[in-house]
Amino acid sequence: MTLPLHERIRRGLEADILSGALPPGTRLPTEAELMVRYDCARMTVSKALSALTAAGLVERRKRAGSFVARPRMHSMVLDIPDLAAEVARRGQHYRYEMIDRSIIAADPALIAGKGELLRVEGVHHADDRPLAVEDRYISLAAVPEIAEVEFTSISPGAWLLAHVPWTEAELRIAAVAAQGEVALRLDRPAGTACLTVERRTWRGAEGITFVRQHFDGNDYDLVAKFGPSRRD
Amino acid sequence: MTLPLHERIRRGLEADILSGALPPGTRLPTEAELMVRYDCARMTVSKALSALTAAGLVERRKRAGSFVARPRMHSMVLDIPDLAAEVARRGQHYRYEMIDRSIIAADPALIAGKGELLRVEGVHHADDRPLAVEDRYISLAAVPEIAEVEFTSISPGAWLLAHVPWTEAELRIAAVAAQGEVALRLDRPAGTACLTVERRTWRGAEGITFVRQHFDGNDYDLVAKFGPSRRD
DNA sequence: TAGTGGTCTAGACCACATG
DNA sequence: ATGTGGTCTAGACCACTAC
Repeated sequence: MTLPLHERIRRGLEADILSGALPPGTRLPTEAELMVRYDCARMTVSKALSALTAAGLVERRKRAGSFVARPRMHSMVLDIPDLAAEVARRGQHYRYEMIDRSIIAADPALIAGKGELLRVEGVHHADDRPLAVEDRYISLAAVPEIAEVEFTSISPGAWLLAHVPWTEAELRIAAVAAQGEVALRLDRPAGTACLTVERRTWRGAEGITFVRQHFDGNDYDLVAKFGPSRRD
Repeated sequence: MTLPLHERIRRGLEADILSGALPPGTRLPTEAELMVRYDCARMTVSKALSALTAAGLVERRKRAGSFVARPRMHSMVLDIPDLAAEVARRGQHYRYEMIDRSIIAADPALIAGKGELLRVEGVHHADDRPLAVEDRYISLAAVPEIAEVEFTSISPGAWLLAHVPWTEAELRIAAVAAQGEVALRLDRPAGTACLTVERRTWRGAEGITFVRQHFDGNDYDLVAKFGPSRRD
């Protein structure tokens, strides 16, 4: 259970920063001072300070010293729920219903690159109540084996997550009023406010999939968090 | 311009991973092999591999070696736009209009803790067209000096960002239909789909502010990205 | 049990910004 | 000018675990 020394140094400083004992802008002890305090080599305190710097808690300036950084609001971590897991966590029964499946010509507006696309339309249910309608496109050039998969019970998203590695993703979140088919499939009146999530996924420069999901705004929301304590 | 050696090693491996030359699961060279390849000490390659590990690109297992990690779907980075900057980026003119300002009793549903709250209602404009209506609460116990601030031109958010350090934040995103006053202030018909963003901010356990913003769903969306390349 | 990463040392030289 | 962090070395011992 004995933590590495550099980790103990890091946590000690981190605790002082998060508690407010060392407010933003405060100068931290120099590496030389920390060497004495912890009776260790300079590389060891350097490792602790580097970790705090990488975490954004500390800023280091040559000749001036190390300082407690001001938190910046520029980004937060957004948890992307796996719908099946999320529904189960609520104690509800999850079901994916496939509605249609077709193969369409390449469309750069959906997925960059050439080759035909597999289109899968479906609805995610929680306790047999529609939670989200989904319209998904998958590059058959990037994922040829998906042509053989049946999506009667498993959703295309779950299958892709388990079988296809990706390196980059982008998410767009917006609000729209449910129209026609979407409203019908969600079993809500037209005009209902919906949370729209669009996700694009790539492996390197090759587009893999594009999906657009509509959630009933009253039933669903997304949560993002930011905290210097990254531990979950 | 000559990069540190550990940084060059890191980038070299990172490039091979991101390009797909080293797919997920691939075993990387051992530290000993990298020492030979780059003709350097072990601490130097260790620093490069540690950075990749901290970034989530590499997993290291004792006795087995270092491996290319599989990207995890669980979280993405959500860029939180500063509204004024975002509007300026679009080439539009930004303006904050304060509508009302009052002091209300403590309400744990808004901000945990005791003490009165300052409530500031206002509208963010882009080219004199309403972009978002904002309803903000600020703990006077946590930020007493805000009682003296005028919000005729600067928004409470911008003032807080510049003056009050925080350590934790939480964001909730949902879709709602604009009602009554919100629709009026947005200058949109009632029932318009709106993107709702609620943000709570803390310093340690002390709540600082709670804000609820409504954006016209047609005018605004949020974007999140995940990519092993964190540099923007 | 042998090879791997994890940690740590006691030095060194350098670049840099600030006092 | 000087003290600070940035980098790097050439070792060392240890813990863990896959072989």
